[in-house]
Amino acid sequence: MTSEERIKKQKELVEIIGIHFDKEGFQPIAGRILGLLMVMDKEQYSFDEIVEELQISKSSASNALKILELKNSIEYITIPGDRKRYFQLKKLDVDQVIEDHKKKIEETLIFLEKIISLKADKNSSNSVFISKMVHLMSDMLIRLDESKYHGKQL
Amino acid sequence: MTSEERIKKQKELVEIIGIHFDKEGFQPIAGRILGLLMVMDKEQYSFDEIVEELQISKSSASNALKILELKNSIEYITIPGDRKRYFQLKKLDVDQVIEDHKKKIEETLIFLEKIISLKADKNSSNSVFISKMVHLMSDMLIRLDESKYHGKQL
DNA sequence: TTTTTAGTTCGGTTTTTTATGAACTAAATG
DNA sequence: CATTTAGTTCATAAAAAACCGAACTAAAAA
Repeated sequence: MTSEERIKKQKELVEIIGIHFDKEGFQPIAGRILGLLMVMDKEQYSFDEIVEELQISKSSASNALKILELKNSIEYITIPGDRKRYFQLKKLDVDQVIEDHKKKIEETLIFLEKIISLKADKNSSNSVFISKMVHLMSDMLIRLDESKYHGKQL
Repeated sequence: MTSEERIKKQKELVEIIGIHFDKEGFQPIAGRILGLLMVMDKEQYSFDEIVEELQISKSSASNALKILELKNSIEYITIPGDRKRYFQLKKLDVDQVIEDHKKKIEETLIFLEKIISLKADKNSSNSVFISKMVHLMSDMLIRLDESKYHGKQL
């Protein structure tokens, strides 16, 4: 595959990933910026490069970058003697990713347990089902800790 | 806690859960219907009861119910000699829930691997990071199978 | 001090989503 | 066959989200 072919395919993938993150609740432009920073070989993009590459307005870029920083997905570096900020994918460590995932599960567990606590009949069909889900999710939390430990061994 | 107190707290929880599913990408009314079917002691609601309970239009109910069925979150039963449909929470089995979760992870893995395959430098900072994520997610897939097996033992 | 650079903020427009009521349908009932 | 019931569909109103350009700001450069 030639370099141009690869770049063409990468740019197509940026769009696909944009749509993916769009479905995950990111706004379209934020999704495409994230796609850009994940896919392309270039790893740092200045504000203007992003604006240029994705053909978006400066205000849209400014907003989307703010959101992505807030969501802990990107960060920027600066270079001495250069006023620009260079944005890059934030490389979270595996532990952090696992902890974030655990947190989400824990939040869901809290309201599932709240539902059960308010049930008149703890043996009703729904109660039993929700209890099963609580067990499953608790089990997943334990296994996530194992993944964390496992990761350290590598 | 008296019965009325519980019902009051349950109705509050329906709203909270509605907001939760809203954030998960469900439309507001669909989230509240799902909350209703999860939280209340009553386990089957007719179309009109849902309309009445949540104070929504019939068309909104019709649409949201269609979406929830499509997402495999609810189902309905019928009673001989009664034309109405009674909607209830769909009680998926644990295996199914795990499989669904695995499928999502697998979809993400596919595009992460696609990103790596298109990288000019497999040792670049982003390549290494994305590879780490691929490993983590693959590890999670294995552990999800363990959860499945574990669930059977109970 | 003036100008340039690197963005940010604001106001408004476009687009999308959500929700509604009214008209409609298909099956069951009388 | 006429009516009622249990919803569905459609056109549209209302609200929210996304996006843009123009004006603005703060820091650096000239």
